[in-house]
Amino acid sequence: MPPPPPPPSRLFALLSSRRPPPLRLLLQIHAHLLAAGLLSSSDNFPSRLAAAYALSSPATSDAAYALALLAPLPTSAYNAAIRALSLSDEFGGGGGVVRRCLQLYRALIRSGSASARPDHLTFPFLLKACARLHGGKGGGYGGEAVLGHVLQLGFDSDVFVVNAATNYLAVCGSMGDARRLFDESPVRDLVSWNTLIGGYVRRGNPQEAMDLFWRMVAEEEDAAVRPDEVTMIGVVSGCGQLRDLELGRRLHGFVESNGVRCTVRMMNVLMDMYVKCGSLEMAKSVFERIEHRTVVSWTTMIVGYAKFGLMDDARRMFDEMPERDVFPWNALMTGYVQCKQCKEALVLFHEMQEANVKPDEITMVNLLTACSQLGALEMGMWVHRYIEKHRLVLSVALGTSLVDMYAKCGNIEKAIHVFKEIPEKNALTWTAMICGLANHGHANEAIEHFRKMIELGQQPDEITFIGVLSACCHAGLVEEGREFFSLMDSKYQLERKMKHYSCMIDLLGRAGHLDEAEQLVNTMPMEPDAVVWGAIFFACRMQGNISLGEKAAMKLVEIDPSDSGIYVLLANMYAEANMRKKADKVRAMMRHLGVEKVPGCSCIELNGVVHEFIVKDKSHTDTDAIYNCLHEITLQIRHTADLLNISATGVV
DNA sequence: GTAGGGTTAG
Repeated sequence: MPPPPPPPSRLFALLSSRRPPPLRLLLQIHAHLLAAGLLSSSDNFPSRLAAAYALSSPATSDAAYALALLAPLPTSAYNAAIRALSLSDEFGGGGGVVRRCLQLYRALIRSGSASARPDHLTFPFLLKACARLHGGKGGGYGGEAVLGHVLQLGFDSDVFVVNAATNYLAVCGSMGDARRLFDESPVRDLVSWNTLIGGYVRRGNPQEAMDLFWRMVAEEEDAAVRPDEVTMIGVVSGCGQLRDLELGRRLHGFVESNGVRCTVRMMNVLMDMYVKCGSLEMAKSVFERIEHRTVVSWTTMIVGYAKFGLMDDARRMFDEMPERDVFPWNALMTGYVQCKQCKEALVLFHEMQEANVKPDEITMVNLLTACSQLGALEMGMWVHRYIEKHRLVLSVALGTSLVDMYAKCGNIEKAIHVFKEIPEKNALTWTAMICGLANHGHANEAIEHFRKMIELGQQPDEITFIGVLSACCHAGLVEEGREFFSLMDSKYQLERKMKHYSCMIDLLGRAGHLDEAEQLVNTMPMEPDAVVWGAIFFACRMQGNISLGEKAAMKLVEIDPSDSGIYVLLANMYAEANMRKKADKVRAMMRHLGVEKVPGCSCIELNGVVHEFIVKDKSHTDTDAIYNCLHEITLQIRHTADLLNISATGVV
């Protein structure tokens, strides 16, 4: 005797569990339901079964086959299956889930029976699935055809369908299309407004979101739409992007005087807005008024303190919070890196590993930035191996960080190698490569990369131009330098910053075009900084232009009176020009003013340990060996300089 | 049944 079939309640429970049963078990359940006559469209079973089938197998063909066994299915079953898929957390894995949704949808259309055609519930689920995929990675597809069907089947007057379509367009298509749908739609409700406002904020157009919000407030009476907390979360977030504290206070006031629900999310976004607008005090006071703080609340405060350089407070927040996911770890680490406390960032990473928190892409990017700043090549290579071992996707951000790390840590070959392996490079990736090449003296390669980048249609920005200009500077390519400097303004409408001017002035000065350099100093739109005057001074000293050199030196003293270096250099310039008296006078002035040289500091990494050195440092255990080596290098440089007949002063 | 927040490279 075969065992008796399980009771329907047991079957229902099996089908309703969050994790669907495996396909083999599903087929058995299916057979039991058929035998018990429980699959007519008036039962709940077809929907449950369809949803379970849709979720059961990652192999699309299996699920499709199993679903075909169920036909004819009522629309509600298809809807349930699409809904289950659109909510499933398998979305990280790519397009499989959406493909299955679209397959179900096609099966529904093809079934051709009167009881099974897409209805007002089908499209919201389906469009949500399409939009969610695009929000992840891999590009949205299929949504456009679905939108066509919406119009064909006359669902463009169903407010739920229209809202879902608006959201789909806002996420996957153009905001213009989403706006047109909104403007031309005969039906509109609070969700319609919120969808469009949220869309503008997400796509980085907060001004448009604000305009829409004020229109909404003005139309409130006849349109019967009152801004709710979803509206306000959108506009307050947009206000954070605008960095407009005054507006932020107004919106906060609006929230409090219009009975908008102060949920934790509302409070969190208010805090975030205040942090972005520069009022840590206001953020703190909002934080203190939150009753049930979430990880986001704490993390936002960490970000806030870190932004103001208050790393001790950030750390205190971090230590005080009751539970942590990867976000607060990343936020604190980002803070350390941005405040140049890179050693602390590395220490934090070790703590993170001890706490068994799985690092993600952001963690790796932070680690690599820390390594770049410390010149910690070995640690950087360890991170690279970690990425490969754990098969983290070599995203643009991660790849760019690797290129930057290798370039800044001195291994330009490896930087080039990684650069070639990044499948999708963006402007930042190209910029990192160009700057790396320039800093390693590969001027022509840097310029070639720049031209290639333009050819591929990538937009260079200010940093890219710092790269090419410094390449020209290193190689003395005056003509190219002039070309890029003018291109920046004429073709790319990029604002030329101090760094660009100092690069250009240095280039002109070194190449002997001191007049042109001086003219550029006189016409630059900002007050020249120490680097500019330093470049002028250097050129003057090289070419024996004492009067301009004196002027540059005076400016340098003015900018930083405590910097003793310039007095020394000025004295040297006089000495080289055989102006003994003036040289002595400067030295006397130095003694009189009591200016002392501030010790410079540099660090180097060896076997994963970072060593710091200051001038004349004798504290290291291997100090004798280090100084012997330094002496050797100095001799070699002098020797090479003699052979090439150039001056080695200032090199050592 | 539709909409909403925080960490992110040069």
